[in-house]
Amino acid sequence: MKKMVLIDGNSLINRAYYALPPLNNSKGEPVNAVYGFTTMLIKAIGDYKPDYIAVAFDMHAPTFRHKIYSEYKAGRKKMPDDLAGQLPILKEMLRLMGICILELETYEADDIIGTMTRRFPIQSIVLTGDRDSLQLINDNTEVYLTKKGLTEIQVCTKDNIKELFGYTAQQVVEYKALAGDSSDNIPGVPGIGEKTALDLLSRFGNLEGVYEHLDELTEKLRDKLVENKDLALLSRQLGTIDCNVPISCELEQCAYTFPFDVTVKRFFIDMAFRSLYKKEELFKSAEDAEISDGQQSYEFTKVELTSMDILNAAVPQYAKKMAVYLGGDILHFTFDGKTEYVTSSNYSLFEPGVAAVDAAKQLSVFLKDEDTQVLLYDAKRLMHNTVFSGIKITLYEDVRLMHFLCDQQNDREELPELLQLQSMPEDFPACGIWNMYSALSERIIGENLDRLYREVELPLIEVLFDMENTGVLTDSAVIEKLGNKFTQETDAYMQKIYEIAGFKFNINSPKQLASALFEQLKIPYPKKTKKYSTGAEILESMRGKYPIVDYVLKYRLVSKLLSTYIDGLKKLIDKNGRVHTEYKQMLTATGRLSSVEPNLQNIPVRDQEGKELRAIFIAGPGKTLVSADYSQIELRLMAHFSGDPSMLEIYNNNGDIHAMTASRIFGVPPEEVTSDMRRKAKTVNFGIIYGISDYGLSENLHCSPKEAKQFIDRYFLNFPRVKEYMEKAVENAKKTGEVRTLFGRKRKIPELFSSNYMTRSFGERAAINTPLQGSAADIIKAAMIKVYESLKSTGAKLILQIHDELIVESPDEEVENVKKILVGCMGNAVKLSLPLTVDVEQGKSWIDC
DNA sequence: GGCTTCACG
DNA sequence: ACGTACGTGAAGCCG
Repeated sequence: MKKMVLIDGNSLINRAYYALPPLNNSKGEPVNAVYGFTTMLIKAIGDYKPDYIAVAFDMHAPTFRHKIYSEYKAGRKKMPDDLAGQLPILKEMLRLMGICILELETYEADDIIGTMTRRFPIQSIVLTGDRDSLQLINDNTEVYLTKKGLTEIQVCTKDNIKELFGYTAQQVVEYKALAGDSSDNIPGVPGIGEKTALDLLSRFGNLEGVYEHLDELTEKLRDKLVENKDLALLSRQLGTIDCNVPISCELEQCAYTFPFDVTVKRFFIDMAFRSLYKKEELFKSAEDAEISDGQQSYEFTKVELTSMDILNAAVPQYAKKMAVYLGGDILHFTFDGKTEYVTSSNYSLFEPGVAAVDAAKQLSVFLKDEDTQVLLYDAKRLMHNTVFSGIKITLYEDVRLMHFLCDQQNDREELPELLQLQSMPEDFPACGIWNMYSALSERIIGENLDRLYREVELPLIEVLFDMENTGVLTDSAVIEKLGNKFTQETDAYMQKIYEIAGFKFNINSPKQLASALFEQLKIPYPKKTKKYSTGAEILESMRGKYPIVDYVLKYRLVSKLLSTYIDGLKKLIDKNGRVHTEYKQMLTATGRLSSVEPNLQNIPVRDQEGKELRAIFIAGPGKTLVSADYSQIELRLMAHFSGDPSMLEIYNNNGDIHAMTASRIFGVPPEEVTSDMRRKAKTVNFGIIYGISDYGLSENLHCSPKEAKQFIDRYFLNFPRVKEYMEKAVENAKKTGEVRTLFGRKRKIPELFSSNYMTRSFGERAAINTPLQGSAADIIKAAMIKVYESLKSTGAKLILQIHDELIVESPDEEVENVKKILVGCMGNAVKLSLPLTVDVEQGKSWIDC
């Protein structure tokens, strides 16, 4: 039998809207709901392979049923603006997909859907989030309700509806007559809820049945029913879907084409639906597309070079500007943005040999020419890939970096995808860079990002390249020793756990662990009704009461150290015993760096056992590690930005900020501050940086939100300018939709405009935190550039950056000099209204620092 | 690939 | 009534 999927457009787009965080298309318009709807639609097409699809939308206006209806519905929540704006976008997409849109003035989507299910002798699947539609279920009609997530579906048929909800399809309206439906503003009979309604229906079948047997009911219930009979009848009428609306639609109008046309792909690209436009199987193949498309004439030309001499000949004598792009192992050049020269793959730069070295030499001629402006896309990557050849890239622009500074969100793409997004041909990457450049330079200047780009981010590339290239020396004996120790300990703890439990299971599986602890071993779960979690927070609270929990915690700790920091690290050590992390410069929302493969920014330090791992990282022979870190840089920035006199005074007198904060919020003289008071004050100070909330603070302090709120109130009473600053920061962010750091780095925060409280609050905290975290990142980056320059004469090398800390590998005899350089460069990186304190340490290994 | 857990600043 | 502190990365499980 043929199948038709009928979709309640309003209901589904609503679900999608609330299920997803804000997402914007390339123009910055919100499209999260359209995206969610589309994933559901594509899943439905894939799962049910329907012959027909129609999407129905509400069109309100007062008529009979709806006149009454709208009076009740008037009280319903209005659609948020950022959702309403997505409806036309959704409809445009459906038109491109050739999917039938059904709308009829004065009718709601479910009336149209009801009518369609009764009109054709085929199987209908109603896809909606609205339980109202359950009344449509019959032999030919099933209702698929969206559940929690986006793709989870509850299939409701005439065989299982009673089991699932306690009433039959016919009884849906009877149920509503009695119990009402708050989400639809259907009143029902006051005082009758789910339980009573289901009970009455199971005994008497429907409303008429109930009223015929009033004598069998308790007096109270009978009174309610008698008194509100009109309301019950009205409610039933309100809840009844009209299956006979005058919609003109024949079956064949609901046919659609799948795979989709290329125009749909283009639409997905415009909408930045990355995961969708990458799925080739969703679209007609290229040949089919070409036929329907026709217009395929680029104004670009490609010239393949079989020898570098030809390139030499082809280059204009006075090239002012060139763009270079490395794609795979092929180099692309352009000198005019229209003609692109490519090295052939057998002339690759990366097969060490005569041809490669030759090519590299030729290339370096252009790159060294100081009058030529060289546009690159990800310069650091190119530097790594050509390092063997001795090419020095000294004069360049990094278009990828420019793009990141203008627009963080979009930059996770590789260049070809990015070109697609900008409707440029993806197979002309060097021409793409060329053409992106002019717009980006204007934006960099127009958006006041020029100094950040020229003076910080661009020079930082070489610093990071050098750090990555140098790497960090590791001590294989220490790795071996710790590896053995941790292996032994994990085994021992594992045995112990199995012994106590009396059975084996996978301790690494949170699911199996929860089931073992809370079900099989019947350890009471210490939290109210939330689903089982086996996180350290929970287990820690049970420590000491159940021996097995202690062992699980120990096992977790040690197995983490083993798998992540020993086994994980081993794989990445080079033949000289060094590890070369990669610093991602274009990733974080705040401007921090991120370290990968291996991540050297999260090597343990907080507890003793993990800390030992730092003995792995050592200085070479005749060398010493010197580390320097900023003291509470983010909190100092808060003092600077807010100008709070109390906070500035503490720092200008070189005071212990946490103790002084404690003194103020607990109202005791500084000398009477206990260590516990100081600890609490420290937590409050962290909270300030994070954009404090009473709930968040209470979780961290293990106290009630009420108590936490008192701490916050006391804090703000003592540091009123901090409070003012936080409020201003959020207020300004809401005006512009973005926040800025000390050096002008910007972050867009669309979450500020969400109608969802949680999402919006997140945006507000981010608006407070980003200028602090981001300015700290700006400052240490500026310091790194100075340090890098100053170290050149010393033979010492910068090797690590851990957000507020720099580590240098220095010749023994240069240690004191290096310390001075670090303290000087870091301390004077910027001028603030308070000093930036830098602490230095030295040692043969990281643990000694 | 998403989720959980846990390591860091 | 809701359920969070900000910013990251890696490993392991599971569908």
